[in-house]
Amino acid sequence: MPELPEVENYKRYIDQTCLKQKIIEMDCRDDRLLKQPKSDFEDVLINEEFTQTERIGKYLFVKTTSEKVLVLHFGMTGRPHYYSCEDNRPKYAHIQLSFDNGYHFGFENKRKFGWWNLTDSVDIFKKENNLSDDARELNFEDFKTSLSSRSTDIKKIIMDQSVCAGVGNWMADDILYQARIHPEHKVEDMSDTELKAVFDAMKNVIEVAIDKEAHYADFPDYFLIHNRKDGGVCHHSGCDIEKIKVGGRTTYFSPEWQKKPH
DNA sequence: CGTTATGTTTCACT
DNA sequence: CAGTGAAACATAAC
Repeated sequence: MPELPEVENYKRYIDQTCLKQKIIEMDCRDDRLLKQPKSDFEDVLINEEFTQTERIGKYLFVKTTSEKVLVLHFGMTGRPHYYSCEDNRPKYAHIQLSFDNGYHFGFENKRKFGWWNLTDSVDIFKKENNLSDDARELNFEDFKTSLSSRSTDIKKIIMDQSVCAGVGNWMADDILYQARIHPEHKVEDMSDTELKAVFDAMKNVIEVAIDKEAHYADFPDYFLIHNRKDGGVCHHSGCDIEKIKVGGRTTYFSPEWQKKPH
């Protein structure tokens, strides 16, 4: 599930449940989810506390009372869960921290594309991993700068985490639908007006989705997400929504509403 | 059985 | 070195 709005939800959930409690145990059922040896995590987590969180795109940084920052990525099928006893541990909570109040923090990850890492600081991690500013904070000038010298489909570009941190597959489709831009439009062929339309649509998708707590059913009717499926119909033109592959990812768009560039 | 899934990383090639 | 595209990764659900 997690793109920017979902991870923002997770951040708020963790802020409300997991801060300022002593961590007494860490359990991991599959070390492939850990980008450092398990003992490194234990060294900086056991007997320490979460103090605050910070989100950039789909990456969630958890600051602690130790000198290290925990980095969480949820992959395609991740979510956090906070529960009171071991019996309530979700089936796919492959990693679990236990607090001294008897509660647990479970990192659910059905498909195991998510992971944990450690870093010295958010800024260092951001630079080392070539992450852009969070898409919610990004300004239009920086957006345009990172597009210059790029030459591929606009959809691939806005899903590039070094361009717009936080945009994923469903958001990219909705952004381009709302901006009325064909997903295969090449960035180098796009005018400033078109780029601004994409940028503005991105901001709108983010703010609405966060406001609705990423609950798709509550999104306005003009969001593609309601018709982002086989058999879907364009809210504006009434035509059938088409499904294609762009950059290897399934892409839904309206051939009438998002005209192909000539 | 084959296909698909809301993501990132790696690698070969330009 | 920088940018691109395709493949790889692991697993469940339809």
